[in-house]
Amino acid sequence: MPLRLYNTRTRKIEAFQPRREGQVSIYVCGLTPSAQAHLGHARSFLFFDILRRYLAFSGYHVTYVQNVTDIDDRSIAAAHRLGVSWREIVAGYYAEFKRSMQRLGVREPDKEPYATDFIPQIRETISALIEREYAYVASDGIYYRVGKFANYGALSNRNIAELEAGARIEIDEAKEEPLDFALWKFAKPGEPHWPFEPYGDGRPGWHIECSAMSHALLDPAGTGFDIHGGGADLIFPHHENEIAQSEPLMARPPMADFWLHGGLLLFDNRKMSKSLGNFEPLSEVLDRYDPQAIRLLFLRTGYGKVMNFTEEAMAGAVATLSRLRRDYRLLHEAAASADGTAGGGGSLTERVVAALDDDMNTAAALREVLAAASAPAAGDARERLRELRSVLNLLGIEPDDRWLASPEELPLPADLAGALRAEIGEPWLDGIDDGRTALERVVAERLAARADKDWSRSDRLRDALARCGIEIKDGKEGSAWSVVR
RNA sequence: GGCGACGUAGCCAAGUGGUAAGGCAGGGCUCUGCAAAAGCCCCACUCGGCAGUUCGAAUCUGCCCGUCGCCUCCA
Repeated sequence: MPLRLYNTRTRKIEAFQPRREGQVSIYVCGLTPSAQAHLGHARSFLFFDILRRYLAFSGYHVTYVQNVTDIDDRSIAAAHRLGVSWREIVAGYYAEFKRSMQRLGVREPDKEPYATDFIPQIRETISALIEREYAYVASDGIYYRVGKFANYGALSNRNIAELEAGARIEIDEAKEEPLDFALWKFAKPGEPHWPFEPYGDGRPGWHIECSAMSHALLDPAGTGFDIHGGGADLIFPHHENEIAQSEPLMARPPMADFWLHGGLLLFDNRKMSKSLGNFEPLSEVLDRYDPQAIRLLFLRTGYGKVMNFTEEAMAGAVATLSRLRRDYRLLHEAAASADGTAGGGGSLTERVVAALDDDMNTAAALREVLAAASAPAAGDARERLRELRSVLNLLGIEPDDRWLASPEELPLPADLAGALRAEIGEPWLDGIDDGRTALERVVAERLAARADKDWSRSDRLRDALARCGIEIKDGKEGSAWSVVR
């Protein structure tokens, strides 16, 4: 059963077939780092990360390009506002984004082209469009002549008349038609600019960089590439415009066979976006929640569906993750003591593959993984572990040291001794700076209190420990403590 | 106004013709000084509403209602 994907271009689920045997070329619209990335970005890139992993797992050699639109009105405006250069703005936000992606386990793109590194190719593309009358020079820039491209609207399923009826487009006198969009904006005083003879210095408009860079990096022959992706909010106008810019210059359209779009993430039932400002920066969400839990959260919903983020749902994902870790650790322990009878295995992988073949149904795949991880010991533990690890890897979940550590072996919270001193404030903690020593001292104090049946003191100490990130479990033989993950 | 998606328990969500997965929250029990953790059990006679197709529908069709998105910068 081959991989089947929903193709925005045809509005159908189709069997995926790459153009070149064994190779897949993907272009995904990346970030415009003119503001902090938010959780919605994470959802989108997390999906393409899993798609990539799955294609590679299926034996394809994948070339994954994800651009950086490093020049746009917003970063210029932000630079003016903050009195720094636009390059600093972009570099800062992009570095933060990259760190977040790394924390989420999203693999680096094979190529990460910056728009401003492709100014020559952008100029070339614009010149070619002007030559063929798909573009014209106006007083404040160079525009794309939408009316000239017969297929305009095909991707997003709309027609020019409807779009004009929308009438939310500002009338710009410089343009021939309201739908025409800028390919090149002539520089105003104080704005960054690049030369473009004979038309005038300026900067690229949004959209053109993707046409120029996908052509340069994935499709020099002008015959198209395999997959073009991005968030659903890019379908119109961004991807529609990319097609309009690229296809008239191609030897053989379409620009890309498959157009894949990730569903938007809502927050408080509203779109999470820069302009609404109802988002928390991704980096802060990652501070609050385990990145692997966030990955699980997104895995549970179909990639193309609108999804609403809630703290409650997030708590559910956190619980799922800790159960998965425990199951994994138990399986790991069983595998270590197994005497190594050969096991068949393979069926979990088959079920996961079947799920992903069905338009990347990660929810079904995850369901299989969780069921297999928690299944009562059946078959060879080592084989099961090996398979579980492989399938987790496919979903981008990499068991690390913390997965194997029992809760007592996890690293202690930073400055635990100080925190405990502040919480408890009793003299016997004075001078103890080592977290572990302090912790053991508190546990011993509490045990003494319990022996005296001084329950209120015992509970007070337990609460203090809890506030410092240490959980106490009283058992038959003493009290065990564990670090709250 | 146009185009599109979605509407399944308090929350998230799977299921797309054969009689409602799972998780979280909640409740009960075991354990405990009390907890926590863990384990067991319970928790949608029903899938926004109304018609229709069918032996049979959450799943197909039509209409209606609602929410959200795109149509302007956006993953």
